[in-house]
Amino acid sequence: MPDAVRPSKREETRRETERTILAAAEKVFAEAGFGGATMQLIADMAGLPKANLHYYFPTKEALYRRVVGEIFEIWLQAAEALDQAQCPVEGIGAYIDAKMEISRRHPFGSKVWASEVMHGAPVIQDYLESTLRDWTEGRAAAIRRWISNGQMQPVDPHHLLYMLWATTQHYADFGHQIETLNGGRPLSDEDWAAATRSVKEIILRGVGAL
Amino acid sequence: MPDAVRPSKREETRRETERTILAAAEKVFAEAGFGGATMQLIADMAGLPKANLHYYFPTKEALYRRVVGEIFEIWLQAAEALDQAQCPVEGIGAYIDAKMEISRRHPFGSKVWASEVMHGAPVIQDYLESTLRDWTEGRAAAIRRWISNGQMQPVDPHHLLYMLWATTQHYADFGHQIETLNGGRPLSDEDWAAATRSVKEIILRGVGAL
DNA sequence: GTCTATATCGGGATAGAC
DNA sequence: GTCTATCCCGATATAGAC
Repeated sequence: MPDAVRPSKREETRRETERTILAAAEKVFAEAGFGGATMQLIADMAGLPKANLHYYFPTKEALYRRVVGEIFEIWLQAAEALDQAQCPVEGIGAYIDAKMEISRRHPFGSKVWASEVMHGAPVIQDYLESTLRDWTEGRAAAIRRWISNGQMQPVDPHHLLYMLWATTQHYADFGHQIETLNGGRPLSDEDWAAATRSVKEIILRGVGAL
Repeated sequence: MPDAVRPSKREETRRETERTILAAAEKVFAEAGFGGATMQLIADMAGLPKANLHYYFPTKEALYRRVVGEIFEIWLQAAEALDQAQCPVEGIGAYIDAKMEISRRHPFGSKVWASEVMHGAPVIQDYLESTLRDWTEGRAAAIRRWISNGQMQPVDPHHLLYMLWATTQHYADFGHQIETLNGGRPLSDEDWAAATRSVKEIILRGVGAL
């Protein structure tokens, strides 16, 4: 029974089609919102007939749930940057690096998440109350430890975390506005590097870690 | 002709009905997005039959445009806080105060704006390219002046402005997430004061103005 | 598993009485 | 100026052939 060891050809194509659909859905949900997105648009972008989407995902909402869940997982992994550090300069700096990179690589996912939260998190409220709450308390504890050790000023850990989320995600969520103010051109490699440097510099000096 | 001097009774009621519709629309657009909002929902919330909305605003999009324009105006007025100051502590501090107060008083408008920009600003792109661009350049010049005067560190003015927008608007746009992490309770007066203090402290120290 | 054709419903917009 | 009834389109979801 090789199926248990290695995915069969059938399962492989299934995964591939699923990835195609999810990528298309992420983009369309980000650009049009849940209400504005249509299964037809997603199907067109994925190069599939509309009926196939319903074969892979029973409803529009089920497809949306999967898209939101994926960006959440990506963000949780960025937490490791914070955890494995001994000082705020290294920990917060690496976290900003990681979050900025995610904003650049996954702008659609970031927007879908933002939209979901703005609408009151109807689909992922359970994540907020369990996983995110635990995550936040853990990081807040780490920050308090740095403060106790005299490695940074006594700032409120929660508000610091909100600032980290806000500033980094802003480059994804408000990317269109930033691009417009950049003369209509997308940020270059150097622009992204400068943005990351600015954010790190202001925040690290702001918490008294520099 | 008193009509030219003082609004007639007819015009007064018209204004009042318009305000009622706009307030309801702001809330519904914020909570459901443009695509998810329905004229029926807005009408119910305003306590009016659906047809009346179309009497006051020809289309759903026209109504939406008005809502987006209003929050933009409010934000532009907050700019005065920045302009009338002689030093960054006063100017940036007052701007943060003003923006945080707006996040608290107009969370729906902030969300509608965020949603609009995230979707590529299909309706207010002209504002971004004219008014907002001019506004931004003006404020950036003021910041450069403070830097030249040695009143703060040489940070990139644009990235500083993005950080100011991101951090302050986050309390409106992601208010639901913050509330959830606050134990499900809305921020109290003291919570808002503490948030504003944190933001000001970190950013002002971060730019070397303290 | 894939696609075409279609049922069904909900929402924007309007006609026309009052 | 206000409201009821209705038109009409577009979107989700499905039936059923291949």
